[in-house]
Amino acid sequence: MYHCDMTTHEHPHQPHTLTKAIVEKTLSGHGYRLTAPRQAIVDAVLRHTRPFSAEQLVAELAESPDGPKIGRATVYRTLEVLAAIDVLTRIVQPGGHPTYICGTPGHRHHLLCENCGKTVTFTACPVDDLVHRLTTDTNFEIRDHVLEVFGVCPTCQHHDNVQTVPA
Amino acid sequence: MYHCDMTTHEHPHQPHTLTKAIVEKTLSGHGYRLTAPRQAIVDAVLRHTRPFSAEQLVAELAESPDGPKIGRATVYRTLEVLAAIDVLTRIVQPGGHPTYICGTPGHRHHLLCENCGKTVTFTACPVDDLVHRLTTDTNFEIRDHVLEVFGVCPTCQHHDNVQTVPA
DNA sequence: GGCCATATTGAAACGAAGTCTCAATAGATG
DNA sequence: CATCTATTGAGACTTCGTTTCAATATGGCC
Repeated sequence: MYHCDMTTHEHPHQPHTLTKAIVEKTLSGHGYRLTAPRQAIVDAVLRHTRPFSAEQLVAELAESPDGPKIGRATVYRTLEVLAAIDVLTRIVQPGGHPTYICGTPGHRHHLLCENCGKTVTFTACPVDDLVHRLTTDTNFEIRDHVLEVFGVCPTCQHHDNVQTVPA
Repeated sequence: MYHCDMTTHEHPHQPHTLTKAIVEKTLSGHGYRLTAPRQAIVDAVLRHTRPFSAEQLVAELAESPDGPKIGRATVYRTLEVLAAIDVLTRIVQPGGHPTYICGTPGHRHHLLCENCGKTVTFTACPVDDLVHRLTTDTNFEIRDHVLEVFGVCPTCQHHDNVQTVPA
């Protein structure tokens, strides 16, 4: 039986433990410069409690007139960087659309609510056993796998408030 | 332990058991008309022994001057139809790019060679147990999951003939 | 075989998502 | 503060996919 360490992100006002300070320290710790655009992007990212797409962020940053004007390329590049240093995790939706969620470093998998985007993270990877079997049976050198689970969370089962998961 | 029924597609000249006749029968059996464009697309699809993208097919069909001119929309629509009747299976690559492979109806998962595209299909879903656990632990109503495994097949481990999996 | 209702098609415009280029700018380090 | 170099932004560009709509072809029926 799998040993599932589960972490649920479901409280809008206490979305995740990442703070701007931590993220910025992580950035510079990895040798990345702490620029104004990056800070604005980190701000925007931390505001999200649900999976979001790159294009969504671009739109948000374009609308907020306070911060600096941030180009599309910069947003995409920064999201890549943040994913590389495990501040963000990139999740490919069943349709193939990539989205990002905050702060689940290491090998994790996710259970996402298709309605409200609530995310449950679990560290136990049920594929480990399978990988062993596949390795011995096929002699493949297995390098990667994709596993994400989708459904509807308890709250959304009752209220049928129809929302749409970000495209 | 999982019970893995594995099917390997690795012989270029005996790629899969699907024939044009079978596919066409399946199409009409589902109420779809047997048009010339569809026949050309089925031909092209059956020629593939590796995962292919929609855009790849569009290009191939545009290059072959013999058959009818086939519009991009028709290719996309037909691939959708073929996937709906389980002649094709749509697989999302780690990067998010959708590709298609032949003839693995039902609930299956795949192990793909990142180099040559060889595909191993297995019916046993290691996620079943996990789904049970997640259901009772989180009360989510679980509806879908994505699981694909990627690696390098034995042949490609030896010859380092570098190829690229279709984008 | 010929008719007809309608499923299907293709061309092209459109849209979304993401990449690339390159000159200009701005961190960080000494 | 000067310098080296990472970073940026604007926009052109590519790729992938969808939509529209008039024209066409298919399959069932007589």
